Amino acid sequence: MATLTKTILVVDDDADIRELIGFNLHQAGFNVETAENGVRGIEKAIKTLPDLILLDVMMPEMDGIEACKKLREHPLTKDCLIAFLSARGEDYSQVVGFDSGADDYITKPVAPRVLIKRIEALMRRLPSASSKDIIALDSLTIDRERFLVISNGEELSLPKKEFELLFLLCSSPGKVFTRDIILTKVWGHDVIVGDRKIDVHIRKLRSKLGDEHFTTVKGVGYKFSEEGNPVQWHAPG
Amino acid sequence: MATLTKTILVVDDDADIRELIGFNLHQAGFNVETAENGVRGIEKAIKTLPDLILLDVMMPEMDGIEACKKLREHPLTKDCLIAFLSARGEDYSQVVGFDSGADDYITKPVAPRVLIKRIEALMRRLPSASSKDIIALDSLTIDRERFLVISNGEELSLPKKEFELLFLLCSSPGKVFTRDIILTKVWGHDVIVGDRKIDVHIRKLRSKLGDEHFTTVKGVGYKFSEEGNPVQWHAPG
DNA sequence: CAATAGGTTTACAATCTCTTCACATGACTT
DNA sequence: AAGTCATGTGAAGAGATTGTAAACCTATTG
Repeated sequence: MATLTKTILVVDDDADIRELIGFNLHQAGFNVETAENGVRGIEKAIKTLPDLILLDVMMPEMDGIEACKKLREHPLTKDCLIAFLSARGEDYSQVVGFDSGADDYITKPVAPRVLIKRIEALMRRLPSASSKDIIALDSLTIDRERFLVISNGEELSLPKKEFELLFLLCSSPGKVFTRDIILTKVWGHDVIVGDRKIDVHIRKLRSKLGDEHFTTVKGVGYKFSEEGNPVQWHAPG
Repeated sequence: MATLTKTILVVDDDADIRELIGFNLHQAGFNVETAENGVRGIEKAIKTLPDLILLDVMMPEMDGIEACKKLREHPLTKDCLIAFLSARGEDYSQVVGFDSGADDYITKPVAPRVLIKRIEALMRRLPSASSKDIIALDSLTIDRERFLVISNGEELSLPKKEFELLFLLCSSPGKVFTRDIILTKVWGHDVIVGDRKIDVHIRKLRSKLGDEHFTTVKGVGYKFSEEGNPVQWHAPG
């Protein structure tokens, strides 16, 4: 696989459904996040920036339709794939669902393999990656499209794992990524083996890009840091 | 610039359904073409290049699944949106449908406004196409209409696959194309066989056009690079 | 139907990448 | 101060990917 493992956020108030769907998606090779209502779903979506959000329509607190609208308004989630997954198959509900900006409306019950196929079909049309393709920081630029890192005005091409690790860390400069997160994002969720490989790759990045950028947080993980760099997000015009 | 009116091709052996759906699509502002079986559908698709093809699954002559596969193989229609519209809602049929390369599978009966909403949702993700027929780069020019490549002022005619591969890579110089993407774009979406054929074709291109243009990104894919092609990027702010 | 070009597969070598291991280091605990 | 834990570090071995040439199909053409 060429890219980071895709993440799907399942938002449903029924814990059994979350678990069932989550299990099937996990089996199919996706990272899975869950949330039990619309409010939590939005929070988690902004935090984890999933590639796809599966939304139940009827939920307490904030229903799926409302959540979908909010997600479409937020700069970080407005381009994310969203699919409703609902027991209500009535026409009205579907129309409202699509009007709120969804990409698909799947009626329960749905066979797991059908669900997977629908999801794959959705992803197939996804332009490239859901996340940004170019990360521009003060000290370096990462161009995922070209698989190039520009450091000190110099082009640098890194091996795949190193590149993806760097890309992950730099996707949120300053944020600490735990070893677990790093493993699931860069290596996939089914890695059984030890996590010392992370250290080794960090070491290579350090030697290539400068020791000072990579901060170790003992017992937790690593983060990418720039000198005077308060993280700020620009809402694209 | 005003967007062009989208064209939808409805392929169904039942004249009543063609008319019913056609009417509704027309009301919704689409151009509508129709065909009464898979063979005619393909012919018409190649001729009219619709934005979306609605395929009935069960048809005489050639069923929808078969037609879908053929459409995905043909260079002119392989990127077109395809949705099945079928009375059969069984899981198996859906799985097969998506496997044949469809983007959606809609079960009849479906309320017209729901159909429209689904179609709009599909179109929303349609990449703003406009693939040019002629690519002019510093080092070479590619003319798709004539299947000609001009390199160093010299006309060169390449075999089909080599040409398609070159055309793909040059459609975004510098961008890395993964093996998966290359396979689906050049060979069709569900190629089961090995991907070593890509290497072989790259090799031929290299020997004909110069090794330096084709960069290997191990574990990912290939990209076309020009020497006088400085990476440019804008610092934010 | 044979000749030919195009396309695919195979096999092996060369190379690059990834992982693991052993040991060193430094911090923190007892 | 000794012990434990997590990480740093260098190197070696395992693993995967690609380059390359040649054999092998397949379709087209005359």
